[in-house]
Amino acid sequence: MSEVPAARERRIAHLDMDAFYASVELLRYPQLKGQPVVIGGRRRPAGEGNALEFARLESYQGRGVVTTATYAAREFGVHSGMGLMQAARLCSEAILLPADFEEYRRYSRLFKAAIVQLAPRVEDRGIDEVYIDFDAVPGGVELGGRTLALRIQQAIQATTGLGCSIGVAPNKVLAKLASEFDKPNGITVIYATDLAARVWPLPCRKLNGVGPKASARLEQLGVRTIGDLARCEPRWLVEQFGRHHGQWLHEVSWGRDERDLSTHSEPVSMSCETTFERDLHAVRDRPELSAVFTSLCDQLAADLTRHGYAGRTIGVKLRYDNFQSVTRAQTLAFHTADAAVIRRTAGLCLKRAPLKRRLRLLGVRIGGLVNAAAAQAPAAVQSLELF
DNA sequence: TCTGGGGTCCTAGGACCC
DNA sequence: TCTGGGGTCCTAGGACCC
Repeated sequence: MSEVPAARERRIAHLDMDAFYASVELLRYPQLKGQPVVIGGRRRPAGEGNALEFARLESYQGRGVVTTATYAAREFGVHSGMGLMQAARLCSEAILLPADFEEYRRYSRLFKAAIVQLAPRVEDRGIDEVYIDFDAVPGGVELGGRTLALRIQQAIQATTGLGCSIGVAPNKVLAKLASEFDKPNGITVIYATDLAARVWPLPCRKLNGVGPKASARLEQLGVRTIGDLARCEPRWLVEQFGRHHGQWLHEVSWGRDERDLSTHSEPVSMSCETTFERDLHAVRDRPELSAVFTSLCDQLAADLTRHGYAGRTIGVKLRYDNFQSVTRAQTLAFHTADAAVIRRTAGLCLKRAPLKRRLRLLGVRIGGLVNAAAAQAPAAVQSLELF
């Protein structure tokens, strides 16, 4: 047995499904394997078009974005978040499939169930990602976690037919980086001592929490890599990015992240929003807008009820034709999941927003969620307010 | 021919209370 | 007439993530 400097290190894994949505579609349509496939756009209404024929990306007209692309499509420069029109220019022969979130959620439950069989302490990070506590598994730290990672990978392949990549590290931020080192189907094990060799050369943008804005600002300041960041004076980072963010940037550049896994969470807010096929005007398109608004409120109320929540801060979100967004919100004295109450309150919010420009998006949001059972009946609270 | 939909968290300012 | 802090709640906007 060689010396094990990492014996006291935590062993946290980050698991990321490989091209998740696209891979689920390939299970359904194996004949598309190896071809450039792009998932995105609106769902084709039933009965429209030939169900036996795949739509070509080049024939797409509309405002959608790429949700995922197969590795074959990525080779053309297509990536998620890109407008479908732009993707069509890069790879016109790609097949376009509408997203089927119900199916993706089904596979999400399947692969997570397979993980929990082997490692019970898991943090959910969305439909295709989790953190896993390897310390909570007997023998989980063997070979730094490689043995368990391989077993998990094999179990997911066996139960779903899907591939994933896993990074194992002393903490979440490093594990998240490591899971990307060897995609697809990779396992990467790193220790704190690998920081300089494997982490410092990476661009700051790779850090989970450094987005386009922060990365551009860092670049402008001459800070390109995580190693550059580690050389910065913490005081200077705080001056540039504020106390919280500045300190955090310093910590993560030195591979430090003490956060524990969060194995249970309750939702804070829920929302429904939609981008119109064409921009709508508050006055000229009033009937259409009003119908969409009501249906968004109905959907939101249904979502709340289905999940057993009620909320008290109701708000609207508007995006104008120039892509600027505003929000307006109002907090009620009681919690509600009632479509009519939501519609009325959201309507008051809408009246406070500028409505001269045409709208490309309208959304309704509810926050301050509590379990519906804990929510007081609005009638009782309202009558109390009378006194 | 731009740029989806669902979220979380942070900040900053103002109201209001002690 | 002027002058304190501290704490909490609310709103609006923005960065970021999947």
